[in-house]
Amino acid sequence: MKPDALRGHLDALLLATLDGRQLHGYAIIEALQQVSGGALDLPTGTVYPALRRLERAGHVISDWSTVGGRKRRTYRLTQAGQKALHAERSAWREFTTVIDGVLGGGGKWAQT
Amino acid sequence: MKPDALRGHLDALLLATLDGRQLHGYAIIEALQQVSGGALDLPTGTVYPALRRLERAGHVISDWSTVGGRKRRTYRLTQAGQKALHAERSAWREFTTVIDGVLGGGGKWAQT
DNA sequence: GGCCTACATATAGCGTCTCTACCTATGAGC
DNA sequence: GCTCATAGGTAGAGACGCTATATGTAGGCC
Repeated sequence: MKPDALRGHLDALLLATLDGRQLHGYAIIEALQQVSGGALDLPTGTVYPALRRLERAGHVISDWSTVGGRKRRTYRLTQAGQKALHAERSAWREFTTVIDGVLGGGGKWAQT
Repeated sequence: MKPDALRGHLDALLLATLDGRQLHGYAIIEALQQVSGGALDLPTGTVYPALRRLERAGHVISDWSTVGGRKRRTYRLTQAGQKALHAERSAWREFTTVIDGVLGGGGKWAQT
């Protein structure tokens, strides 16, 4: 899959992954790999900056915790993040509807 | 709709719009507005460079024609463009499948 | 003990792509 | 003649994800 295709949809993926649970960055990457069957293999250099962006935007908050002597920054959604996720889902549905309409069923254009 | 969301899918839209017919740039914009019900309103500064990119890539070719004294550069798909369109459609299907899987049915994660 | 790998977070620089904002040119209508 | 709609085009900017790299700990292996 083209990496660029994610552009503009990464936030939605991260928010959705954090929906109803809290994870640290590394775990988010693994979770996305799982649910996508390996199709999504986001590099850390993509995820960590994105999470900080989301935190700056107030969509997630993070807590430091030490597990097994290893520091982890655990993220979870805020109220605003929940709303944002909702909005992202709507936007995604609208987006796919529009693009599907253009790409069509592989059909030519009915010159109505 | 967020404009950036198109990123990486613009080529697919343009190729699909040219599938089975030839249009000039301005007409492509209008065609996309029509099929999307107004949701897609691409600025010329987006479309013209994209078409040139597609032409450089060999996916479309253009002919100058003069209609009513006005010059028009009419684009149409090449064989490679047809193949590219096919590939774009497949990529789109795969892409939506993956993202849909992550965004889920609005469902929480089954803590299995 | 020393070394390497896996885990975990983070930053810098790069390249690409779309958008905004402009510019040019013609024909038609006023 | 002037303005508007049509039509094509370019320049510059900004955003964003990727690649590459750096840091530090825990645990296994030799």
